[in-house]
Amino acid sequence: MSDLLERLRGRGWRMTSQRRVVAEVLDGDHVHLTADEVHARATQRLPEISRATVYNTLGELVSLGEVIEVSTDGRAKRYDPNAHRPHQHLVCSDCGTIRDVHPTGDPLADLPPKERFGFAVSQADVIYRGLCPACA
Amino acid sequence: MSDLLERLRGRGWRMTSQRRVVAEVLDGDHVHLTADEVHARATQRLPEISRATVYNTLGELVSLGEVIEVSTDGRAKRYDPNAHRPHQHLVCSDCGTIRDVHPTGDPLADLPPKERFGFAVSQADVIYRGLCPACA
DNA sequence: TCTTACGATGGACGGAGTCCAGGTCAAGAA
DNA sequence: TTCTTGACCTGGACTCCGTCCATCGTAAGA
Repeated sequence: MSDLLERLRGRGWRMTSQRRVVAEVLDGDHVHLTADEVHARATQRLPEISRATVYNTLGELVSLGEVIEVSTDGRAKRYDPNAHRPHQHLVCSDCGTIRDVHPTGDPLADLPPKERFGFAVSQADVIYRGLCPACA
Repeated sequence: MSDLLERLRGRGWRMTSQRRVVAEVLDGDHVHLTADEVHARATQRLPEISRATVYNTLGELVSLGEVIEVSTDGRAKRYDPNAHRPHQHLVCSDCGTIRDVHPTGDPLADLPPKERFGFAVSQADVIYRGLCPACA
């Protein structure tokens, strides 16, 4: 994730302590935090950071393609920094735990032309659901 | 959908005009209404019906397996009465239009055991995204 | 027809996210 | 180094979606 800061600087991002802290909080594998969780962790490093700034920064990271937005339930969106390796998500129906998973094949290939209704289909988001070992 | 009312009566549902109207509004193919849209249409037939009743009824239909809840964006959930034929969803990235689609093969089969992390995986929800003909 | 428990009502409430006016500061210029 | 300026941050108000609750109404069995 350290190269993320470099990439952002290269894209003309003004580097502020707030943005740095948000980027740092999102570092790691199998990270799927809500905006409020990001805000809580960011607050530990930078007590004055505001909720609005966290939302703005997450939104910018998403539109730059550096972070993926995931909605697994109808509740808060989650932010996944693992944007550069294509993957899908496996969610526990009970506790909500999320894992990144890598299905075989291309999910897009399973949608035949006659099922595309003239859409220019460009993406397939898959959510696998089931009970995790701890909840089973 | 007329047999839906029979099935519900068979399950001990008390048949009220409100429940009947909600079930009727949800009749048809490619129906993916939000709760507020259901409420708006129900209100045309039964002006006094309350928002809470619509939410309650939709929730009951979902837990009875008669209706599927779909969240395609982070916004309002949508309710899909086509619960008895397995299908996935195709969503326009621009205008949000939704179509039911039927991919070939079983999406669950694409997740190898080593990618299941011990979960008892029971379901795969796929959302295909792209531009619809009108938006392209 | 009577009874009663299940269902409906609507208003208050809570979580998630957006918006905005005003204050602050990163980074290039001198 | 200091200055300048426009991009950025802040906090609070606001909207949207959904839930909760006390009270009232009514479907359906006796």
